[in-house]
Amino acid sequence: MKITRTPEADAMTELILEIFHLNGQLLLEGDRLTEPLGLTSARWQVLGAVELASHPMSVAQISRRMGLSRQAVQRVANDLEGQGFINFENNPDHVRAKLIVPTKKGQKVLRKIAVIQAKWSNALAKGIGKARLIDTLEVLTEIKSRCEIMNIKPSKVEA
Amino acid sequence: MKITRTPEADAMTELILEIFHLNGQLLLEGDRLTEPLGLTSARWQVLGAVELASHPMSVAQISRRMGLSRQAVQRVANDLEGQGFINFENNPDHVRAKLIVPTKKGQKVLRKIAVIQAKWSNALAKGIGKARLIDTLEVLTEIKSRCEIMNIKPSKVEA
DNA sequence: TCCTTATTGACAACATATTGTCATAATGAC
DNA sequence: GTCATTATGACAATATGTTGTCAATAAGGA
Repeated sequence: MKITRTPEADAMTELILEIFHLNGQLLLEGDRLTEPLGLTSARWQVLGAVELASHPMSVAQISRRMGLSRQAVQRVANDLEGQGFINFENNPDHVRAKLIVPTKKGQKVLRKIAVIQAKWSNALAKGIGKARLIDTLEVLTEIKSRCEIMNIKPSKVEA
Repeated sequence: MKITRTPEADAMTELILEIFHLNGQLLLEGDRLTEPLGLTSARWQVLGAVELASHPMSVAQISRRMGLSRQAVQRVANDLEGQGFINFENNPDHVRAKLIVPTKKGQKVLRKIAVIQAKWSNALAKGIGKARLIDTLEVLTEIKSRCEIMNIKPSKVEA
């Protein structure tokens, strides 16, 4: 059976390979920027998600927001607690699901990393054009959304 | 020290988080598509890189083309050999750097996956517009290129 | 209320990727 | 040709992520 890709699908395929490359480069950049502060890309992302939340959230809540598995975030969060960047505080609404709260140390490192990230992203984005970046974001969001729809398991659909 | 992000940098930051999300979704899709054939996203990518090359290449060559570490590709290639999808053949130009060659089994699975990927990418890309996909690719390539420049270690520069 | 189901964190197994070290092979400067 | 440097694969340690299982907790419906 001969199946040919549309010109769009050819472009999509190239784009996907580029996303894999860029993902790797961005993780390297994240490691490079946060290494002096004792963080890594993964830990920074979790700590940042904690910071962005308007109220303290549990591991499971953070994982859903980040699009990672619950266990991946759990392990990183445990690491962050071990490093003294966050505490698990009792949740009045749930005995098991403790709430993640940054420590003083965690807040301090977040302020430092905010400065570093601002300088870095200013330099990285300079001259590309806000409109082009937003267009790009929209295309990627559309692709992600289509993937999510395709990936829904039948069991989930019935449920 | 107060540092503010430009509007462009805000858009860039959003875009980066979306790239992380999408990368995860695409890996899930790759696993889903290749699972019936005994492959995974990582193994598919390496096997596909082998296929795309105009002549047999070594692990180190594949790794540079893919933008992954040499050792990551080495381990996956060893897995592929263990599964009988590739063979390491003697390289007349280099004793240690064996050349990766797909087996009959590997070629067969590559033909099957090509059909699956074509259908999948046709559906995924439909209606987005080739021009938009190409624009998106260009932006991501520009960002990757800037990351690579920023990430070059001084030792590498001097060398 | 009671019972079924879903959520949550702990634990474990595994896949994927980086980094570092080592010994050997290839390359290049002189 | 010699010798320092680079490239390569093997091996190991570690970081990051998924999946599966389990027990305890929460939530919701009959």
